[in-house]
This record gives sequence, structure tokens and C-alpha cells, in this order.
Amino acid sequence: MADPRHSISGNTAAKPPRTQFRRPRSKDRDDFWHISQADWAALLEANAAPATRSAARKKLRLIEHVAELMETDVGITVPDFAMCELCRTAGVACRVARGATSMACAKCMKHKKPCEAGPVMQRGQQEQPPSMFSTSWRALDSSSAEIPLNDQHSDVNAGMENAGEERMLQGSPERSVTDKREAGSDTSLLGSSTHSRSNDLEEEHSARRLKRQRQREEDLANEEIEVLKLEAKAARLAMEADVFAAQSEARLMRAVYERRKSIERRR
DNA sequence: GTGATTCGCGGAGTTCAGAG
DNA sequence: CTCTGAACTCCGCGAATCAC
Repeated sequence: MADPRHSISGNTAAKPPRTQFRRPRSKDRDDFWHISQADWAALLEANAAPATRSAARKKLRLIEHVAELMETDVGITVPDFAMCELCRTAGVACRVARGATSMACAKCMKHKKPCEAGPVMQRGQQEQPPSMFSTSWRALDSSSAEIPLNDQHSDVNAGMENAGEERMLQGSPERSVTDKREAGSDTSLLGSSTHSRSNDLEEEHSARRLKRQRQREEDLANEEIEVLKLEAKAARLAMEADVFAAQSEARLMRAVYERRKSIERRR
């Protein structure tokens, strides 16, 4: 299985070691991804020294990635139902990499703890047709939900019912052929009087009936599978809508918070 | 003071792509 | 094919903090 992690960040292997990292923008000490100027400078210094470079770079990458998830569009806010335990208990926004290509949320990443938010989001995507997630989730608009879920479902069901009805009304091609054959054999039967011949026809008839019954059962099973697939798709679309709503709410909260902060600063 | 919880981090393990 | 370096997850441990 290909590791999806590399698809988002890109593999930068065999490139010169990085010397520049994005420093977290947060000035709020309460933010778990906040880092002081002094600590950041110390890390950069450690990154410059060959002896401490490896550990420092690891920390810098981690801080950078966590801050990106929390502060930029690289991250998306996970809806309440998919939030990980750590974020839930800490009461912070649970943010995973856009498209959930990364398995852990920012906080779990920071604390190096297992995270269930990423996998939940990822599952929602992996079952999507590729086109569904070729653009960002945030970019989803009314065009991606042209048909309301209920309508989609009912339309689909109606379609399937119609298809089923059509099959029932028209009968399968095989059915019509056999019926014709049956009719033909029925007429030929009129001229026959032997008992064995009658038994043969009886057996042939019951075999055909059995075959038709099996065909109907198979059709029914296939239809059930289609229904299950569509129900799964509807569930995914519903989750997507929740994600979009949560993102909008988070953006709104951020805007309100920034505004309040700027007012406080002016005082 | 003590036990429980939370936090922070080292390091192991896995996967990948590019270079040799 | 092997080596190297980057990205990522998460186990497990010690330190810090909290509740009683």
C-alpha cells in the first residue's frame, strides 16, 4: 500500500538539508503550538551545528508542521464527532492536514500521541471517487451538492425501483426467449402422447423455473449491494457537509478572536 | 504527601524517492 | 540493489501539574 503521507508534503529526499523553517505566528502563550523567540532562535542555532542538527531539525519540522496545521489552510478543523480524545479533553480545535493525508491531528502530533481524527477523516475520503477530493474540502460549494442528499437517495432508489419494475414488467431477454420456446414446445406437446416425453418436459420446465428463480435472487443481491454502496456514499457526503460547516464555524471564531485581539491592543 | 493525569520528548520503525 | 535523508506514527518513560 502506498503511503499517502508523501502525497501532500512531497518527498524532499536527497535534497540539501533545510535551513529555513516557518516560525509559528501565534503570540499567545496559551496556544499549544506557541514558541518564544528565544526558544526558536536556540533551535535554529542547534540546527546550524552538525552535532545537534538532527534533533533540532526534527523539533523544527514538528513545530513548523503543527503551526501550519493550526494557522494556515494546510489544516482543516475536524468536526465534533471525529475529534480525537486529546483535543476533546483539552478543548482545542482538532485540526488535521487537508485531505487527511496525515494521520494525526496537530495536537497529537505535538504530543506524539496516537490520534483517531486523521484515520476517521481519511476513511471518509478513501472510499470517495478520486474527483470528489481532487479539490480541497473547503472549496466544496453548492455545485458539489447539486442534488440534496435526500433527493439523491430517493432518486437513486426510485431509479433502482424503476429499473427493477422494468425488469419485472419486460422480463429478461432470456425469459422471453424461453417463454416462446415453452409456447412452442407446448404446441408440439399436443401431438405427443408418450408418458416419458411428458416427464422430460416437466423436468425441463422445473429446471427453467429454478434457473429463473436463481437469476432473480442474484439480481436482488446485486441490487442490495448497489443500495449499500449508495448508502455509504450518502454517509460520506453527510460527513463532508459537517466538515465544511465546522470549518466555516472555525473561520468565524478565528475572525471574531482576531478582531477582539486587535481591539484589546488598541486600548 | 500521594496517586492520577497531562505534558514533553527520545527514539524505533516504516515508507518513500533520488542518487550512485 | 543499496544507501541516504526526509516525513510520519506512536511506544514508553520521566517530569510537571493537579486533585484529594
